[in-house]
Amino acid sequence: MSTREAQPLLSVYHALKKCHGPQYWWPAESPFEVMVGAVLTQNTAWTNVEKAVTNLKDSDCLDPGKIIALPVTELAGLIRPSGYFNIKAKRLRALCVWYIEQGAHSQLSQWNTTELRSALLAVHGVGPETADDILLYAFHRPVFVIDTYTRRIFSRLGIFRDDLPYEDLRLNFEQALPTDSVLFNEYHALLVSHGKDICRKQPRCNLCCLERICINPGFINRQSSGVKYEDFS
DNA sequence: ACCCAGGGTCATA
DNA sequence: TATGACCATGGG
Repeated sequence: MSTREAQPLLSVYHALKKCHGPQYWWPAESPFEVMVGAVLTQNTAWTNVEKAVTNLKDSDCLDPGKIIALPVTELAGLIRPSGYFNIKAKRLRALCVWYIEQGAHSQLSQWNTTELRSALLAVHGVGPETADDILLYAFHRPVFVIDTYTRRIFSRLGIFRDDLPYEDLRLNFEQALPTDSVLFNEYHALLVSHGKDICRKQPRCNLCCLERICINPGFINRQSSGVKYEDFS
């Protein structure tokens, strides 16, 4: 197996890149649109998010001040296609209130990554993945985003159990890879792109371009606790 | 008529 | 701290 390299995570990255090509992420026209998309895409297909974002644009409301000025029920109406619209309307509002209070992008971009991350996590409706989406794609900070595709792909590869805590997984990636926001950007985008292709039900079908890289199939099923890739490299 | 998607919060034990 | 219920539309 060509794949017991010193850096399995880089091998996976290169295989994905060769297979899927450059991704040009995040699909948005501004940092603020990234933030909106990050909330709207929570447990939701991106195609639905696009409709909601289009509604916001068409009504000239893709702006933090204008979103706050909207009654929550009206905001919910605009983002209806993205699902969970009542909840997401509140979350979007909370994020916009915070964003404006902190002086928007120009002020926030002066914060260091650690304090920006904990401030985001303190906003109602912003959890670890949403915060990291925003940090990476709106503020270009070297933070590795963990989502369901990341868990699914790496557990099938036998590299990480999919039930590792978010933070454990994130730190594993960040410590194993060079600290490079451009790399993290492309890597996560590739994981999503690949994740959309692979079959959910059958554990190892359609690993596609990653087939060669499968480190140790079945390994993770024998473990009761977290595994770092160094444990079997 | 299912199944599920680029999560997060809140209530229980 | 660890599960489970809940949120809801649109595409396969």
